Amino acid sequence: MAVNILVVDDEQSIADLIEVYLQSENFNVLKFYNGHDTLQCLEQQSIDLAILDVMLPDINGFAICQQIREKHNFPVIMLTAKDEEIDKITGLTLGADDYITKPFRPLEMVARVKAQLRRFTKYNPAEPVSEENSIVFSGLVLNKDRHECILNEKPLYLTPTEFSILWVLASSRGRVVSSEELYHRVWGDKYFTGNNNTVMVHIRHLREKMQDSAEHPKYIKTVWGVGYKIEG
Amino acid sequence: MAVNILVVDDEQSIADLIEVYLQSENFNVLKFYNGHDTLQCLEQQSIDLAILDVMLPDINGFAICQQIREKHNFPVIMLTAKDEEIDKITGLTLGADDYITKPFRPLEMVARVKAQLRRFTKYNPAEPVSEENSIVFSGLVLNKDRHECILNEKPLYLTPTEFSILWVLASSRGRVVSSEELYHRVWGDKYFTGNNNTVMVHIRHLREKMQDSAEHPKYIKTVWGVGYKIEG
DNA sequence: GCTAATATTAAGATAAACTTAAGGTTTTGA
DNA sequence: TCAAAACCTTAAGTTTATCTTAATATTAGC
Repeated sequence: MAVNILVVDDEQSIADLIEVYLQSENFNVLKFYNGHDTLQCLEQQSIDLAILDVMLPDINGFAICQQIREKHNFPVIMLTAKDEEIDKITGLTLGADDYITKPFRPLEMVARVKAQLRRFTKYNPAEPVSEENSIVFSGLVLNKDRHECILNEKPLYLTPTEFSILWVLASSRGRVVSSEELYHRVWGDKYFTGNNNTVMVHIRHLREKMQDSAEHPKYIKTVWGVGYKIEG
Repeated sequence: MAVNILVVDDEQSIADLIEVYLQSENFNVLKFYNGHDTLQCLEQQSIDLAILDVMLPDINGFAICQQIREKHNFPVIMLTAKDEEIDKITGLTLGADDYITKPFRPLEMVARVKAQLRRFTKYNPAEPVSEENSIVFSGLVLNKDRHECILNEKPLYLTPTEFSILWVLASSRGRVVSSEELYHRVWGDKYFTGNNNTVMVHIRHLREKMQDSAEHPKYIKTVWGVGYKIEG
């Protein structure tokens, strides 16, 4: 079953970013950079969910949202810059089902999209523990939907960021993942400043919770000068 | 699938160097020495990634980067001299996806290029162990993604520089590689001072880890007056 | 045996990674 | 709505791994 998601943002790079993340979850993405084209698309295409930026060059995102509400029946998620606090409330009262502030995090964004789709029942909420959403190997069980991590039968209570990092490492296991790549894939943010050891601190916390030492790690190995990896 | 990479640097020798490394990975390189020609090319060619030097004779690299951001959608990597620290931040906020400081190391440069391409095409870069990324022959297994070296079933823990040297030797096996060439290809630095036995010291360490003596080497052979080689 | 090229070794310099703690932000729950 | 808790980020100091240099030893070829 193809799920069509409408993505509208005048910042092309952001629209592209969203597209990449959604496509990786096998969603079908329809991408537009202005209000006019979006409205035209709405006439022709069958849409399952829309992600709308509030600030568009021609038509306000709220206006599009209202038009969707009048003629269609699918969830709408509004995108707003972090400090457009007022828009949050306005957007929600005007009928948006959820809002996401920029910059957003890939996993969170995808999770919210899925949550909305589930709410509208087009997307089967009783998702089986499928290959896609979980990683199982050598004592480690990760489930993306449940945000759950089990290590050797024991549950680990990971924070969202920790979970994301472990997920990326585990899904790329066998390969070395650099700090930069980890940062990109977890934070979804292309502005990596470099003098930032945030990733490192989270790795430290992960190792602590996994009872993994930095010296002789069983799970997260440091590859000097390159990055971190989990053996395949 | 042909991947077109735009390389812009007014120092022709550096542009050439980058070209060589990228071509060896089967990328298609479009090379320019000034901003004007670059912009012209952008109109006509379909580009997958750009590497831009910040300092160009006519147009600033950032300006080109911004133009790319406006009209196109592909990753941009900025090249900066080591001490242009400010430019790092400026460049990134102006929309570059990554930056590389000169002098750079070939393997690292290529790895970053690939990382960006991955980010822009497929979200999950769990690249299979492909021919390109690994060398396998007579007991020796090298894998670039995993940064892994296995010799007769046993893993060797090589430092980044050691790995690079072994990779260059192994990928040119059967041929003698001079110290100078090794230095160029590993450090990417065209200024080889000569009174520098760094390569030699690393070779020594490699031999130690490989349990290879200098007198009767099984792997890294010394060709007197010429360089080193690994038998084909 | 002499010379030049290569090897070895060890120490100093550099760079990367680790740890800790403090401060800031967000989330949670009464 | 507010305070507490949880979480995230930053920064500074520490440790460790790696790289380079330099001094000395060895080897190959003449």
